[in-house]
Amino acid sequence: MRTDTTFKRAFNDMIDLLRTLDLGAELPSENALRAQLGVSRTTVRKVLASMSARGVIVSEVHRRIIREHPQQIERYPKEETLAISEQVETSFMEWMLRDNACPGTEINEAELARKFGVATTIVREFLNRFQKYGLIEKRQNAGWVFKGFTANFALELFEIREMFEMRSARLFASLPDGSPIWKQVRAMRAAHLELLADIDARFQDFSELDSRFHRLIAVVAPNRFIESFQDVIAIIFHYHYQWNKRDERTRNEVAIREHLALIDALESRNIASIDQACRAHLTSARETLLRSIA
Amino acid sequence: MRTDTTFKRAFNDMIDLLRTLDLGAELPSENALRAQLGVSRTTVRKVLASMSARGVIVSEVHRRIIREHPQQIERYPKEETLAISEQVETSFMEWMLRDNACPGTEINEAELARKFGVATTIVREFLNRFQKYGLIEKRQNAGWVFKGFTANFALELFEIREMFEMRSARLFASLPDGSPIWKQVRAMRAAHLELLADIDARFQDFSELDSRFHRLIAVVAPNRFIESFQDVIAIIFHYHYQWNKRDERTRNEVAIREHLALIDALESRNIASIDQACRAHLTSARETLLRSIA
DNA sequence: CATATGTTTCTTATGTATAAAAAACTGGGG
DNA sequence: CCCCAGTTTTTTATACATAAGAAACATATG
Repeated sequence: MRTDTTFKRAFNDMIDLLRTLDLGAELPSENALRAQLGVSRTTVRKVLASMSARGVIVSEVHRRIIREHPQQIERYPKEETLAISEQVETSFMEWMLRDNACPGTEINEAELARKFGVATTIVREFLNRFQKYGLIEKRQNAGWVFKGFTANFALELFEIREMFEMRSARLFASLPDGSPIWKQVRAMRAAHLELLADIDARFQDFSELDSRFHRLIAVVAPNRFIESFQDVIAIIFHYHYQWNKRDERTRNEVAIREHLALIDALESRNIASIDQACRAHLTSARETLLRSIA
Repeated sequence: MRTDTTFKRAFNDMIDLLRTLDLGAELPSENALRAQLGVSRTTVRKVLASMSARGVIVSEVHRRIIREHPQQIERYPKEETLAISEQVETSFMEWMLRDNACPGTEINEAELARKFGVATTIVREFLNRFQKYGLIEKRQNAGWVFKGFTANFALELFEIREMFEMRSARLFASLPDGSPIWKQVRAMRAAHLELLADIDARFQDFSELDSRFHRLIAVVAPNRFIESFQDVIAIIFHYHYQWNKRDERTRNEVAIREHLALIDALESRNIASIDQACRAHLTSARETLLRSIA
């Protein structure tokens, strides 16, 4: 019943790993591979067995030799490496954002399960987790209601975001010189400059950098509720802008410049500059989102 | 498979409802009852059938007559009116707070299901929902980790709480005179004074009043994320203080006086007073919680 | 005896089943 | 026609089943 996505992901990762080793070399122990691939030894053994069966490696007593470098072609496709619960997330977001579901739409577990081709249990579990994003609401003994990806949603989201982010950004002013965070900030600036230099080709990489940047700011004073809220922001932006490409390049370039300004402000340790740069960026991000919703 | 807790709750409610009507009177229509009891007509009919079978009411064509007032004794016990998922919440909180689970404890879905005597599905669903309270964390393809009801948890909780509550409280300063919220504030003060007058007997009623008070403050400018966070606070306080009765009476009396001070400040519309009263209460509440954790 | 592999046991992810509850449909008065 | 009660259909809450994966245990080998 359970899908073997873990195995397939590990298998793909193992292909990459084998290509870094020489032909005829001896493979690391099962335990070492387990640590490297981040799965259990059970799965490692399954991958090794599969590699043996394909003749990629030769199993001798107490060691395994690489016989040939596996072909990229043999990788399992991306979809097959995603757990059903992850696929459901995508399906749901697609339903919501692409099909432009109306505020107030009733969500029917059974119907979604049929539409997505998965068991009701999975849909139910997904909806329960998804509840925290503030877009759906449960009604006792009945289904769920989709509250809508509306301007109001964006405003409420940004109100919290501003509180959280201003709070973290301000803390940089009193962050000691010796803090290792400053190094990360410098690396972050470099990453931004790099992306900016090649913006025409790589503007789609911004989404991930954005998320990393905002998480870095929050790291000065860890708070689980703030971190959890950043998941909300990340997922909303990730999916929304994935289906909404208008002005993508410009939008991202503007955001990068705002980030750079904020980094400068952080490094200046001047509260007023930090406040100003932070608020400027958040305001601009909010307006961009609002425009794209309207 | 599904339990009939909805029916039992509706049955109990119907007993209360029947006692407000005269013997020999005609019952409202099924539809009217449905609205009053907050359940589906299907359940109403089941309750009516059950009442008929017990001879409490007589079903004639197109109407039903009350034959006798049902005895309190016939009510279903409280436990049987709680959905399994609600019972699991209690069981889990009890495990966590009463058994004093250590930070880092691994939570095993299967084991909990056995311990609580419910299906794994239910435990899993509960844990997924409970995740948002920041006390547990999921590990891929493995179980959950209990992060501990620690001082750190309390501090992070109160950091957010302070941001949210100060934000709402301040908004009262610019709330127009005509706003219906002022009436609710006055009613809230009355409720506090009433409880204070009878504090020795009713100090246990504070928990619920506390939650209502803080929700009222947030209502000035609704934000779904703030509301959701109030669920976190409510559930944590509800269960924590349910198993931790030290100084309960004093603690609650102090809080009531702080609430009253805050109400005065809100009505004064003076930002500085509001800030001060709000912060004073939150600080005191935080210290109380911290003391009870240590 | 420490580490690696082979084996067994337990847990999680996901599907299916079903009673309870909700919702939709239907025919009949007022 | 609108509301009401009877009936049928659909959905939800919960239990259970099972393959995949993790963890624990056992054995072997240097």
